[in-house]
Amino acid sequence: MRNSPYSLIERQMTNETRSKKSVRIPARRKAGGESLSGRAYQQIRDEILRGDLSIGDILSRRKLADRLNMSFLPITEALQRLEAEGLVESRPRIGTRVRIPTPQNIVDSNVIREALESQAARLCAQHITAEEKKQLRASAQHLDELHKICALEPEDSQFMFSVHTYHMRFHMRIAELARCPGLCSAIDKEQVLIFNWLYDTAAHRRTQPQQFHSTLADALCSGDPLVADNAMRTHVRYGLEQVLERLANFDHGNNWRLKSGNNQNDSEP
Amino acid sequence: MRNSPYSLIERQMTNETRSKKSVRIPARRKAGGESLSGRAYQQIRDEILRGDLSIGDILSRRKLADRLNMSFLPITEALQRLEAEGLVESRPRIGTRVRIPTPQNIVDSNVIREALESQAARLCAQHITAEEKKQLRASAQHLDELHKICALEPEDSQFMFSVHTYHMRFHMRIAELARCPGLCSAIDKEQVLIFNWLYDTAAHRRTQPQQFHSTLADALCSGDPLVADNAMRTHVRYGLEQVLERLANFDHGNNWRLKSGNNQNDSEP
DNA sequence: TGCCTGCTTATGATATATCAGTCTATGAAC
DNA sequence: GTTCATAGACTGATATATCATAAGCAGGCA
Repeated sequence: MRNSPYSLIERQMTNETRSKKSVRIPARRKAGGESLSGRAYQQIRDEILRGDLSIGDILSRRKLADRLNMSFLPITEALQRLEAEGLVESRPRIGTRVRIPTPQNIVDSNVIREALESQAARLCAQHITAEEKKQLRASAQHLDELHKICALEPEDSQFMFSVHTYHMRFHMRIAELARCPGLCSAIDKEQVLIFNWLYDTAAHRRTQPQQFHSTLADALCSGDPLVADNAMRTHVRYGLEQVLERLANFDHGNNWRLKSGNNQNDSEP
Repeated sequence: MRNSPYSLIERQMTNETRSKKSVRIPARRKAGGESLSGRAYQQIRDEILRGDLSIGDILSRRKLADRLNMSFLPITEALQRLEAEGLVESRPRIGTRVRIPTPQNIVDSNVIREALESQAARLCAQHITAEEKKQLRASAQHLDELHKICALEPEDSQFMFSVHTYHMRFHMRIAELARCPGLCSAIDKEQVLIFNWLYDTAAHRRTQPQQFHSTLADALCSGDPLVADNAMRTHVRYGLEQVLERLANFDHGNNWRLKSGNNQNDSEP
């Protein structure tokens, strides 16, 4: 979503010329801003989604508190929210890390996504207007073209990321057309998970059926909820295997403490 | 809303002969027990589900901390979890109350429930064994009989609660038969079933079609995912309107502070 | 060499104190 | 009687300190 990792943090740090163990000035809420825990949540979430923190990375509440210049109570709340959403996992008195999903988790998420998005497809097919049909078809066609380009240039990860973002927005657009806010947010939550897990694999998965999304758009515009439902199920099921393969490489063991790729702090005495 | 409110709480209080403002002995974790915040979460959740705390009731962190004999940090965490799950709602520096869902919320929940449970129905129909079919049919028949009794004796709220618990377990059983843990917890988390209990009691919904659940069980045992899907959708959609009517009576205004039915503390100096 | 044992360290969990925002009621001014 | 300002009380938000526990590690022993 962005290019320079930790840009915000570094800027903030130089702002204060923070040496080591300097007395922290409590960063109380700037009038008009949101809560500290809210900011922490946003920041950590962004870093995970951007890939600055990758799957399995350790999240120490104290180090995060130091980095974000607040006490670790807001951090705790932020991590709890992220845990509730499934982005991180923590074990009491051991640690917190970016969640490493099991193959079962991936399959389950896909099942849930299929349920939610096929429901959205049904409602979308029922409620979509002529004008919206046109927009949706255009968007689908654009998306198919983008994917065609992806197949040719698998190197540009920045471009890949933006395509994925566009892809997510396409699906969210369908959810919006269902006219059901709750369904939208449910799909969003599930997509964030899958998207994050999928992100690493994105660079490798290239091939998609011709007119992959245009076909889906046609079904959604058909006016028949069952046709739309079926098309969406087919769409969602595609490409699950690659994600599973990629995740098989991960060690699901108990290396919770500092050992594994811990890259979040900058303490060299 | 129920007959014996706060039975649990009163028992706990007499246990300690707590006078007023007595010095609280910190209730650190008993070895082997779960965390304090976990217990607080369970307790508050139970009270909401049982109806001891009804929709719109105010939840003061300090009073809860006093009642449950812990500081209000664990309480805060518990309320945050409950808020994430949608059982309570809070506004910064104003208060927390048991969530009053809008009609839109109800409709949305029903849409999501339909999506998840019809998916469960599909998978259940695919994976169910002969032995499980027998159990499921028996369970459905029992449930239908229980509901028949409910129609005759609409007064016994204790009995009503147990019937609803059985009803929830029936639906959760279907989710289990889908062999998809994530789907199970998603359905559980959605709280739709649970809220349904609240709404149902509130709406005094009694009548159900003859063989309501047996019909569903038959569809699930048919082996055809589409038949099961359709049956579940029909089942879930039933009776949404009465709930909406009931909720229309609720004031969605901003009476957050003590004014409205606040009955959780017992301080009369 | 391999296994066990105690110490050290880091972690999350919790308690306590304080801060800052918001509502409500009271009372003065008109 | 009505309106508006203000004080008080209560709320959640945050900071800080302490605690119990789990993991890692070094050293002793076999």
